[in-house]
Amino acid sequence: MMDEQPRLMHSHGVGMAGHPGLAQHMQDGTAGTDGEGRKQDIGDILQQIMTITDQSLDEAQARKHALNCHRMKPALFNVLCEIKEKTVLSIRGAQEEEPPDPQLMRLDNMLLAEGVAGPEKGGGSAAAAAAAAATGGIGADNSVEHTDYRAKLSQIRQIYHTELEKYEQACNEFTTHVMNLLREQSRTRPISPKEIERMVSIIHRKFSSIQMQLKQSTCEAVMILRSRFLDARRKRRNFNKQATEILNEYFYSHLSNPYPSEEAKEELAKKCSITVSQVSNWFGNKRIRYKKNIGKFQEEANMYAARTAVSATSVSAHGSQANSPSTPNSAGSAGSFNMSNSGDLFMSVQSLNGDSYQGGQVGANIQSQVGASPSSVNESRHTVGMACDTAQPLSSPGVQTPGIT
DNA sequence: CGCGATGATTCGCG
DNA sequence: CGCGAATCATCGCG
Repeated sequence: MMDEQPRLMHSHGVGMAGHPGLAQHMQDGTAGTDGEGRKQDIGDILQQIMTITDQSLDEAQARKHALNCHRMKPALFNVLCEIKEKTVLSIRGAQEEEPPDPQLMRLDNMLLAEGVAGPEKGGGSAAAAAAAAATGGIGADNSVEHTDYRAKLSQIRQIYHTELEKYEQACNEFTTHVMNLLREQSRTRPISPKEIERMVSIIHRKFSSIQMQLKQSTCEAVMILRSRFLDARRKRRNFNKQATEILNEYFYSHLSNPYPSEEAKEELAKKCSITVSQVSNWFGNKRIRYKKNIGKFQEEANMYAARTAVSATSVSAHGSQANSPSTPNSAGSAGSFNMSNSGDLFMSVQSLNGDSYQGGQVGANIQSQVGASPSSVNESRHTVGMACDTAQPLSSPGVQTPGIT
């Protein structure tokens, strides 16, 4: 890339040096017409040109100026033009329009996705911190990690941007420098605008390849950060007890249809200080694990049933439902999600005696419901456990709970 | 350390 | 895209 230009110049040099004949030639060719003076003159000039790079800068500058003003300059310039015309074609041929680098695109996209590139969201980490504070102590642990992640990310981002800016600035400086150089050189050698354009693009390409290295390492840094922090999803923390209780409460009170809507998920997420997708994960895991071994969950099922029953009775202790198993949930569906009915609470309550096997179950629920006092909860739970044990053979090991898809 | 619990991820399906 | 299912990876307890 960059070496194209040196090669260009070099090839000229070689062209001249490689044809020691040129100087000789001219000397010989002009022999006899104007005498030794002129021959010597040309020889001197060529000599000066060939050795100009060996001289000190000031000296070379002076010599250059002298040459520029030399009367032979136009002639030499023409010679160079001719040479150029021949070489420039081959150079042109070698020059290709570069396609946009897919690798670079990939990196760019990733940086954009990670929020490293793209518009500065200055208040980002602050907002995250505020959010963390707003969620209260419950999610503090998680949120702290998150803000930590954000902080590191923004650090990377800052470094990335300053470096990028530096590179861009250097690139511009270098470009203008080279263009000035070329402009100046164009007085002594033919330089087409096309050529300048080419040089600029070469420079840009070079710098963009440097930028790509920057982007590459930035990506790597982000990946590492990710694996250390965000991938703490792998290095998971259990949800705190309160969150688990909220989730379980919902699950068991919607046992007949434990599929929270998007809104419900959002609300649960808010209540538990976790994300919606975590809620989804939780319900996904819960459903499958519950279904896989209902017996194992019976105890907690009835516990939550009892709990909701307690709240239900305390809230609506009005007469009507003294003995009807008002825990709609577990009673109605102890073994299976979506029974034929739509599974909303009262529906399943009504239909509870309609289907399937849980005669003992109902009794158990009634017990647990009756046993509202904390002291008796244990007992009721126990009996429930027994009941579920008897029910278990029906539904647990082989699993296929009736009515589940 | 082993083992079950549990949150997260992946894959295939409709 | 949401779900079920299988699987991974870590946690927490004895």
